[in-house]
Amino acid sequence: MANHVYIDHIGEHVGETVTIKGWLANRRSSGKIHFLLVRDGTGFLQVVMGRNDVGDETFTRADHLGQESAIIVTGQVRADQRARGGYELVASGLEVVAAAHDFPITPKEHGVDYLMDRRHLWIRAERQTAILRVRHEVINAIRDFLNGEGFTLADTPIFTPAACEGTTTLFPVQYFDDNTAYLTQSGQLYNEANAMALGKVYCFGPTFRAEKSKTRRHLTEFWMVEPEMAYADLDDVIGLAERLVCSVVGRVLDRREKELKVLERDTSTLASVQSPFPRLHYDEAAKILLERGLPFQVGGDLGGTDETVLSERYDRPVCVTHYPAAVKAFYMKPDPNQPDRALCVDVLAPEGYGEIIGGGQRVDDYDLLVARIKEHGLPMEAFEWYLDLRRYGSVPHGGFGMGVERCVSWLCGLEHVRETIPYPRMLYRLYP
RNA sequence: UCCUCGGUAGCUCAAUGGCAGAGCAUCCGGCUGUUAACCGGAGGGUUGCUGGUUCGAGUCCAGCCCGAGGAGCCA
Repeated sequence: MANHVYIDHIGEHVGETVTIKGWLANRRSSGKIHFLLVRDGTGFLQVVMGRNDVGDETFTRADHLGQESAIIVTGQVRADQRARGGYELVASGLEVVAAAHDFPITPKEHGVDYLMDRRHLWIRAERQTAILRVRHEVINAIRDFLNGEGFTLADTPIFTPAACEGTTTLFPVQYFDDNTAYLTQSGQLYNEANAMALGKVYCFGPTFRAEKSKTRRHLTEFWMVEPEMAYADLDDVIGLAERLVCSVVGRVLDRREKELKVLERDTSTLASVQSPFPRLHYDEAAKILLERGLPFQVGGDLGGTDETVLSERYDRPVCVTHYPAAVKAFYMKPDPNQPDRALCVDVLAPEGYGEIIGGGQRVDDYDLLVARIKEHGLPMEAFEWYLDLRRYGSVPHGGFGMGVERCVSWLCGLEHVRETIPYPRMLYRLYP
């Protein structure tokens, strides 16, 4: 067998006889010549098979191959403008590893429900593999950026003993005989403890929300990276968020041009994502929304439409700060100059994608934190360990959480976050 | 949980209350440069479920099931 090569490196082997190991994505024929579109996980390649070149037996076998049959093809690599990608393989041999018949996802159109029921097969599609590669790049870019800034990965537990923040609905799970654990909604509280140990830390893992949200921005299981810094204020947090977003966008533009092209993403809007991001005080945001005639309640949180309207005003992400403390989590530090406001920031992605980051500075005063826990009606005993962080060397600190799927959805220009993760978990979807 | 829309062949969709249709997929045949190839032929149906109105229901009515979009909630 000739040298096995992957399709993404096929251009380095022009003139050589090589072997491609993959699956049949599509097949066309004109009687004495077959065009087999083969994919191998790294790309798609057109294989040209002439009856006279391979003989009747091989040619006839290729004639009846179904979509997604596993095949190993040997042939000579040739540059040819008529082939997509610019290269094709002139077949001299074909081995059928496993024939497939009636693959359910044809090159024609399908509905979302149909595709989602077959998600394990749908991810073979060129568009889906492009999205998943962008996701991979985003995750690596995040890790590389934070590691490069001196952050230490310190993961937080997924089983948690009680409602962390008291604001969201949690998934309960049986924990041995008589205990109930809850799937984490945020590593936030543990992250603060880790920051007091390691200075600059992050956790990066799955997060679970049991809200019955039914929109294009929500999953019940999603991935979130949460950096947290000791000795940091709101400006430090915003600066970190800006650098992180710019780094991730730049990295994807640099290394995933091919995938973005498959997705027909207009990259000019991504190229303008540069520091600094515009900053918008909550009061200014409220003024803009009211001037637009939106039914916005001053003092309340921003709704999906509000976020869209605000983010569409800029060519880069916008940082909205100083939300009313009442709509934010209990651990958000109040602004000393405006105590009813929180030292917090939400970063809204442009083009209507909305919130991708939420964070801020944390309450570092023991008495205030105790008061906040009481105000929110949270059980004090569950937070004793958290209060220890204010008893023993409390310092100003802060951080944020960034949703991976929302980032990927924005970078890929998708309509819905459900395509940004291999197996999305949603209100009405737990299979496959 | 609420609002809106949808469910007809394997898929995507048509069908004034009056014979159940097309394209693709599948199978058979044709074609040596196709790009979601094309051309000819064949097979393929409990119209989501239950009940009702009607001479007659895919179509109208009621309830239910499933899904999508949005709202709320949230990241």
